[in-house]
Amino acid sequence: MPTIKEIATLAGVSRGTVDRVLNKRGGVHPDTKARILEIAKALDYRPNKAGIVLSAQRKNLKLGVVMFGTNNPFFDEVKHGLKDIGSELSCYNCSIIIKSMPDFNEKNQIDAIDDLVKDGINALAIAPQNQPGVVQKIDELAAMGIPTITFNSDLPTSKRIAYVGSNYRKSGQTVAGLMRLIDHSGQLNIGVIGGAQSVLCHTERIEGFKDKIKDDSHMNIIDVVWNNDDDVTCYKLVDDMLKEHKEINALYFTAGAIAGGCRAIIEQGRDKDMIVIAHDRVPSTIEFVKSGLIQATVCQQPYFQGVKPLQMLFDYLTTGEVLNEINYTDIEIYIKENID
Amino acid sequence: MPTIKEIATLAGVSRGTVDRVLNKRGGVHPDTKARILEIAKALDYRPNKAGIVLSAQRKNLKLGVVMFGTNNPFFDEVKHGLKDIGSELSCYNCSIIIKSMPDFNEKNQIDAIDDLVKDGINALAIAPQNQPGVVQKIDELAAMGIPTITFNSDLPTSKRIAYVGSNYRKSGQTVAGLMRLIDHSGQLNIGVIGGAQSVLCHTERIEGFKDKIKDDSHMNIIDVVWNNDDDVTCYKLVDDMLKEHKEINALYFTAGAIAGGCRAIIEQGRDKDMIVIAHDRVPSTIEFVKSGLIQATVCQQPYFQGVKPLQMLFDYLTTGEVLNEINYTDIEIYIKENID
DNA sequence: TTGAAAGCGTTACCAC
DNA sequence: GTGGTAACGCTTTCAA
Repeated sequence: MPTIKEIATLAGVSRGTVDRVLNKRGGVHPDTKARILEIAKALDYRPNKAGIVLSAQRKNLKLGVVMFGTNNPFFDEVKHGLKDIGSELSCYNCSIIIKSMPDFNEKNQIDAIDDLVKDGINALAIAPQNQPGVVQKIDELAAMGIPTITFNSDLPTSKRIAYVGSNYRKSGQTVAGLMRLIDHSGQLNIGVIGGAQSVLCHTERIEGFKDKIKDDSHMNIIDVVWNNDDDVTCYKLVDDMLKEHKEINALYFTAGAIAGGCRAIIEQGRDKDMIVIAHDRVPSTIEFVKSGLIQATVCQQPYFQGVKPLQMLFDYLTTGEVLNEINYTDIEIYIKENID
Repeated sequence: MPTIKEIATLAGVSRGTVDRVLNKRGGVHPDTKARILEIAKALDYRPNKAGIVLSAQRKNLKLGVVMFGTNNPFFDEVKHGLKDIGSELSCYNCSIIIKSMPDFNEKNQIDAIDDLVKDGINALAIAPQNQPGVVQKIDELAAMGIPTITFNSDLPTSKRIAYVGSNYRKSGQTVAGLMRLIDHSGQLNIGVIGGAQSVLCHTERIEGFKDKIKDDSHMNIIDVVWNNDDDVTCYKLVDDMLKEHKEINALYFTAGAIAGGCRAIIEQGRDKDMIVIAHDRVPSTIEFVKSGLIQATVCQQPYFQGVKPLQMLFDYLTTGEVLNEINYTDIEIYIKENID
């Protein structure tokens, strides 16, 4: 493996000069620069990550994390990932500051970002609200030289450098495909229980789902309701829905707080002849998949969503590595047999 | 983050002494040792990986890889992982030597291992034959101080330090669960097409499958045949099977070379009313999942199987990290909608 | 039993 | 524009 030292020797210059060229710091004579680049290419030079990281420790990097969902079990697994990567990065003198808030609220997120900037973060990972104020704030950070990666939910119009998370549309399509596979009635009348209409990922899943069934005369959506991630609301909605539409034989829970809905299904004695599909692997979905009430749950690698953004930011700040803009998580299907 | 230097200062000794204690090299006065350990614990000392790796480069590590399946598409993805981790490790002055052979053959594997030892490898990753000679060879290496990790298929009785691969039994159970979900006939008469009876993973999958359906009167295995991973054989077997057992309405392909079998299904006009489940995401399974002939394929993270063993061996040799003995891959379910 | 010093590859700073 | 040097944390070797 070629090193900077080697290149320097071959080019007849010092390591400092090679470093200036390779890291585009300028202030090098064009001829020298050309010579160095040529040699680097000929040797297929790739920087040594251990050396870079060791040297980067003196920068005392700080990474900020902003997420909603303090009381959302899905984020427990994300936090697990955050914890692990945080402990790894702490060995490199890089610390992580997490701001986590309970609800979907634009102002809280912006305040949290401002706090992090005051703390002196060098980069930001955020599970963002889909709100113009947040987009604007991310762009401000970009102007200040602070890169941002969105995770869990994307803001494609912002100046974020990358996204890590689910392809929600495809995820909804997968649910449609699963329902069709599982169906043995020949005619699926589907009730959809969303989370919040303002949350992009919930609506995107439903769009993907609709997209898939629109040419299939055997699958129809009878009703779409929104539980706002609240268990009591969910119970009431499903209870009403099943009473009003006796023909419903399949339910698609696109978001959290499903336990209430499942209770309604059981109370109406429909737990044996209803196809139910949900998302994510959280205590409630695990329980009902195991009991057989839910046949499958479609997941999005939450642990990975915690780890990857920070890993990418650290690499970006240290090695300057160019990274993929879109990093979709795998669409995982869990049934009773492989859920744990 | 505390460093060795810091501990040395606090203990009033040199860094070398601290290193000797921390890495159990011996030759340190018990009192000094106790003092150092105490301080390390109090500071929650964790070694800096970048420093370790940088220093380890002078060892010029060599990792050996032995695998069968040169002409098996499943291993293409494994090789992809090997290539990526190889390129990463090459930056750390660590090289990888791969010996890959076409067939299931004990002697070839042993010869390959011997070659690698002559090449001076420091550790071995092997997708092993389930043969006593291989076990013995692994134990020999262990005695020589060369650690081995098995992947794809395990040899639990050997002195290998870890295994990375599928839990085949659970994988077969998952297939049974999927079949039951997908079934809409109420009575599944199942034909099983295995690979080779001598290959543990194929038989294990079938065991798991049987295990799951044994209490289910709606699922019966009608026939089990072995295609020896050969396409022509597979065609013949399935063709015969479907002609002889008209009642068969589900097929479970537990191994490779399924294209011939699928052709037989189509030729007999059974591609619309047959439940078919296979393993792995290779060109043939992708094609038939997309066409709808195969409803689902159950996978085992082949890329990860290429990356993880070498990553673990490198970490083991450099940081001396204790590693998990059993590392099961995720059991991934792919259907038409999430297969690409 | 212990200390001192060199070396791994990179970056940053100061001097010229 | 360029060179020299110190620093990051760890391991290893040699000397005492």
